Amino acid sequence: MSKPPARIRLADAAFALFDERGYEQTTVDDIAERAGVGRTTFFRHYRSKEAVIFPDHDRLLELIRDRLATSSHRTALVAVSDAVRLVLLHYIEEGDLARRRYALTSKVSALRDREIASVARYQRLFREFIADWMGDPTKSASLRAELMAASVAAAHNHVLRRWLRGESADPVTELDEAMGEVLALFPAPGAPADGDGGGTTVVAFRTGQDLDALLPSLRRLVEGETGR
Amino acid sequence: MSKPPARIRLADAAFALFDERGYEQTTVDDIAERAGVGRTTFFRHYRSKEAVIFPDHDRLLELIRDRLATSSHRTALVAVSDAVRLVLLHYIEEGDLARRRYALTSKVSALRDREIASVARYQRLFREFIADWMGDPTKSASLRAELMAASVAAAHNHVLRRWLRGESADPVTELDEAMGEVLALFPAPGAPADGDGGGTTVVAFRTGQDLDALLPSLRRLVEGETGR
DNA sequence: CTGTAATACGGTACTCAGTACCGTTGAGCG
DNA sequence: CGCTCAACGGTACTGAGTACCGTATTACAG
Repeated sequence: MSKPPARIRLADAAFALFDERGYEQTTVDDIAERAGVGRTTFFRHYRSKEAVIFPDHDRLLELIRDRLATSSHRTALVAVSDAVRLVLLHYIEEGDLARRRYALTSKVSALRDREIASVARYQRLFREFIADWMGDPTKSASLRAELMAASVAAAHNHVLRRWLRGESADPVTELDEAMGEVLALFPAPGAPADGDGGGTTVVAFRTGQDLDALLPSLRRLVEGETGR
Repeated sequence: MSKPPARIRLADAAFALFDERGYEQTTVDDIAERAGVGRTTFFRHYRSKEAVIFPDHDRLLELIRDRLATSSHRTALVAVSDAVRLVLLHYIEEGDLARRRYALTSKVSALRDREIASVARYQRLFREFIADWMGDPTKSASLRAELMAASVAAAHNHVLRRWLRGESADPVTELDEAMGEVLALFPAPGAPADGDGGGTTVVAFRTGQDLDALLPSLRRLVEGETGR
């Protein structure tokens, strides 16, 4: 009968009690007691009662920062896409835990607010990165950076919530599609990949014709020539 | 020597103390004492310590809801613009108070989080309204509603913050410009711009091959078939 | 085996936000 | 004058979060 570490026991106890009695009706003492530890130990592992539900937003923020940092000017948009995918994958890896958290944040407004604040921090990273990428600190450029960051975050949240609700079987490709739609909203600035040295390139077009008519030819075009 | 009502004295005392000692270093007792009232009276006028800074978000929410409700299908976008302008005007009317609040939310993360949560509620109203307006509950339509709402909110925040920082002399027309830019991002669904009734379609791909090799074929593909 | 340093833990006591309840005051009004 | 109603003040409580102190366990050097 080897016990799991206190940190895990606390999280398990917290989620169980939140399910049974609700969030506000559960005190930190209750959680600590069920986990078989003292109250002090709870606060040693989690900074607050809310933090037991959102354990590693800080780590996730660092991941995003790192991914964005390792990108050249040319690959900026790829970095954004990758970083967003990173966040989604993080939630997916959590699996059922993420869904239980979603159920809680849907009911308890204090938790929903906290979640929103976390998302805003991601969005801020994206905004700063995009603004930096665009250079040009004019009024309209910074508005565009703001819009882009907001759209990127919104697209991610949209796909994430669909997956959390069980409405999406393949959230990763859904995210790619959504990101494509977002990037298509914003015409590429500067001189996008003029005489570039090759490598992966992101292309976006807007056209008036039907998607279904266009798709097969495009797929042939891309896949045929890359040999994938 | 007629005293202003307690509600005002409390707000004044709160802002003064927050400026002097900082937010966390000020207790509710301090505020009540400086205002010359009891602690109970503070909580009678403001639900929480934070609420003394954000007095009427609820009222503002109602204003938005009302403005959105009084609109036909045709005038939906106008209603959105109006509602957003309503929020901006509300802040402008507050004048210096809004700027002091901004100074506080810039320093104290707890207050910034609360502000963000409030904005999220506005955004939610817009998202629901836009989704409702578009009808069509398909995956891509609800994503578009989400993106639009996020962009609308982002545009508003952008202009508002510029004004709060004293970077904008005429925020109202700036907002109109920004809203115009936002709405330009999203082709009107009801009246397709092209003659083909199918609406504009946006496609994005990622490929490993060189952009220059891809561009001519793509251009032929798109332009050749649309006749543009 | 023994002293010691590091780590994790439990307990107590405190501050402060927020809630509940009760008694008091004062203004208006018959 | 007696009544009512609203605003207020005081007391007491719960619960989150912090600070501090003492203790058990482990590991490791001697």
